[in-house]
Amino acid sequence: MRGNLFAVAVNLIVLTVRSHRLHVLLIERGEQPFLGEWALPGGFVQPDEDLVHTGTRLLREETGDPTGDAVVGHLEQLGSYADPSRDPRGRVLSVAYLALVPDLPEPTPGSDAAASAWRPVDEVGPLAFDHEQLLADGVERARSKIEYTTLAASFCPPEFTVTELRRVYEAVWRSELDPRNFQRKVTSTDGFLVPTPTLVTGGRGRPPRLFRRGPATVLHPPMLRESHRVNRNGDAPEQ
Amino acid sequence: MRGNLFAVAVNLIVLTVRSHRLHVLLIERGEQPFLGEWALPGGFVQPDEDLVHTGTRLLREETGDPTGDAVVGHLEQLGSYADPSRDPRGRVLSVAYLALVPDLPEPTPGSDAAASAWRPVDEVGPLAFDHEQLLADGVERARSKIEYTTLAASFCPPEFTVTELRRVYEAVWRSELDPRNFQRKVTSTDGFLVPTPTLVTGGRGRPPRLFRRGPATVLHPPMLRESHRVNRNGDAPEQ
DNA sequence: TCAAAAGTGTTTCACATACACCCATGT
DNA sequence: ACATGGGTGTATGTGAAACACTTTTGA
Repeated sequence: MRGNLFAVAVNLIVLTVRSHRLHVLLIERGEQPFLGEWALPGGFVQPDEDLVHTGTRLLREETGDPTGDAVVGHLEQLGSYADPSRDPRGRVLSVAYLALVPDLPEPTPGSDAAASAWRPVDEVGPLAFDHEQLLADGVERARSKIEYTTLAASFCPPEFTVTELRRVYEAVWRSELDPRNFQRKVTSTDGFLVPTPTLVTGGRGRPPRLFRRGPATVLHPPMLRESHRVNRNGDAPEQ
Repeated sequence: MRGNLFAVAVNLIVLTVRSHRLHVLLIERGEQPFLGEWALPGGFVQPDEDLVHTGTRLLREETGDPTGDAVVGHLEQLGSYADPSRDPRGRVLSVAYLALVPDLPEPTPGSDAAASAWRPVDEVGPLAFDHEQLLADGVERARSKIEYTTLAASFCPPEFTVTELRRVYEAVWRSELDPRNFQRKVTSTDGFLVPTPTLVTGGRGRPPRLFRRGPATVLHPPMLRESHRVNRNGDAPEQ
């Protein structure tokens, strides 16, 4: 068997929405290399562990939720990164996993972390390794996937209002959506939202209804970030 | 550094369209394990090689195009597979790359292959390792990406007709598209197709115009596989 | 002259946008 | 009463679907 050997790590891009802004879970490294610097949480794949198993194990560790019951969110593989110079210790391939979770309590640092915290994705400074690239790719994946899937609900608690769901879209896309058209769009898409009998009182205006996630996973037609009329095709229009 | 070590391979899902059907490039293994069985082409990542470099190197080797000039197609990372039992030799992580290429001449087998051939994707039998899974994931990625990108043109030669492009969509999606609406759609999307002065004579009807790829990479709005009216949301509609 | 394939015009319908308007609550 | 946010109704525009029709070639 030719080829040299790699250590294989899994890194998590754990995204959530807190106070109307998209946040990512970061740790302060407690070991070399990059000791004291901020990084994405992660760890090595153990013997007899599959990648997705490593991902869920790390997600439970870093969110401080050993049973996994509280994290009802979404976990998917994002991609692998193996630039020969990405880790000073040697050849390390990192498989990035993207996690979308509801707003959780403050995280408890994992074993190799000095501290951990939620940080707004547009205020993240330099990160260890190539983790800025991983984070950028993860945010981009999240932004595009909520267009044509129902994954935005993964950022919400089990029961939520239409406005809470709209705040998720607005936070991830950093854009404003018309509340009235959004309401009609999500409530008229079969299988997206299941109404509950509960109305939330205590707020200022008319009490909103609570919804649960429905069985639908894709959105046809997709949710649109903005008008179709802008030319997103990049360069000079032809003819 | 905890965690055990992996061999890291890159496997290619090379797709093309031949005689109106989607084909994949397969090799007959010339080494153990799985000697004599069909598999996806691949090879190990060499020292100081990045993943995408391994992918392009292998693509040139397997297509018999050492300069890479003929393969003007598309190469992107699909995902990584690392089930502990996927390779009897031990712990091997495979990074799958998806390649979309124009119809090429018959391939020349790479170093570790006894033979290689283009096979229709819906007539592929059992494959070595977990390569059936890789192939299914690659075909699914190709099917969805040509909806909202201009990547279908990667299956075409540098100059092609609108009908040739439509045959690509029909082969990948195994569906029929209205030639007249397709024509208007692709020619009116800014930056997708650039007309050339050339008309192709020799066919039976009115000579079609040749086009080249334009600078556009995304399709807004997307190409639709079939009518919007069918409910693709899966399960029982709510409320 | 006819068949065949390329390409255009037109009607209809789905749905996004924009926004007027009503509903139900806290203060 | 009134402000505030939830939710519905409706006019307008864009683009997909369906298909009649014209154009341009080979046989």
